[in-house]
Amino acid sequence: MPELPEVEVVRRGLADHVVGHIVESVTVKHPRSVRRHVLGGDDLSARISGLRVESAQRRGKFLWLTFDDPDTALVVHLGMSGQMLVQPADAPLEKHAHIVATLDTGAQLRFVDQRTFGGWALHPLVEVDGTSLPVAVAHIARDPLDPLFDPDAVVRAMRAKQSDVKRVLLDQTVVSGIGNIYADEALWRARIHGERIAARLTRPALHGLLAEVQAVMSEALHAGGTSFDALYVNVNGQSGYFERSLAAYGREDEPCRRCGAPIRREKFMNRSSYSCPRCQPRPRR
DNA sequence: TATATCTCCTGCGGGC
DNA sequence: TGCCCGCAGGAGATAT
Repeated sequence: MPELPEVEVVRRGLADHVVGHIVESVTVKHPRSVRRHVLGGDDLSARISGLRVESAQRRGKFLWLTFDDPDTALVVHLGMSGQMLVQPADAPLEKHAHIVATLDTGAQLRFVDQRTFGGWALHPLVEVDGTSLPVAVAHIARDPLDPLFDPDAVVRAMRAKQSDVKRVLLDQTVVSGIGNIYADEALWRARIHGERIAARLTRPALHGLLAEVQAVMSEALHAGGTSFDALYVNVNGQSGYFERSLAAYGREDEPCRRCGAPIRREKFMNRSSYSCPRCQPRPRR
């Protein structure tokens, strides 16, 4: 599932293969993939055809391309299974290729998305806190790899929340880029159970947790991201290998790498949480 | 206003 | 072999 490191790998691929080139045409094959573009696929296609891509940017799990038209940004969210592939035009079309953009090089930028949770949309850019962002991304907090990330401010925001700390980590308006996998990994590293109330954790504990978030994401980025199957790949269709380094996520009943206790899986927010019963004791409520 | 839950979607694997 | 069901989960909508 693409979280911040995976999206950053894709952004770098777009910077290498798409920035500087002109979008000659766009074909939308599945309307759900442009459902967040209220004027529809034809409008999206008409508005970016002929524009030159100037940059590939990211905040959290949101990705966007800017063009030589300063009023337009193409916002891309990969959802759970989205891929941005750069392919030769004569390569066989992927089964779930829902949007195809042809570049002036003759190559195609394809949006492939099995579960259709992701999509493309055009948005104007606005100035937020000194940074130019697409409107649809304006409410998203800075992520832990952002040079202007402010841990003190995030800890203050977390201590104002009477919610489970894992829920707060997943709240993209508090800190962005964290999904289920890296939330579990950071909590394991910090020895904190995800159901502890954020407001009741000490400032040092929360600073330590954010430091672990930054560490695990940096390591995952270095490894090219986490892949469990073919659903996450870079623009060349290659998988990352950080899955081998995971200590908690997906390791139910396997021994904790610290203490040997079997990793437990629990239901949380209609999804799975993995933790060590000994290193991360459940809070008493 | 803050917090919690539901919904969207498809492919895979397990059970029968 | 084929059918059914549960599971995976990001983010916006809806409910409490």
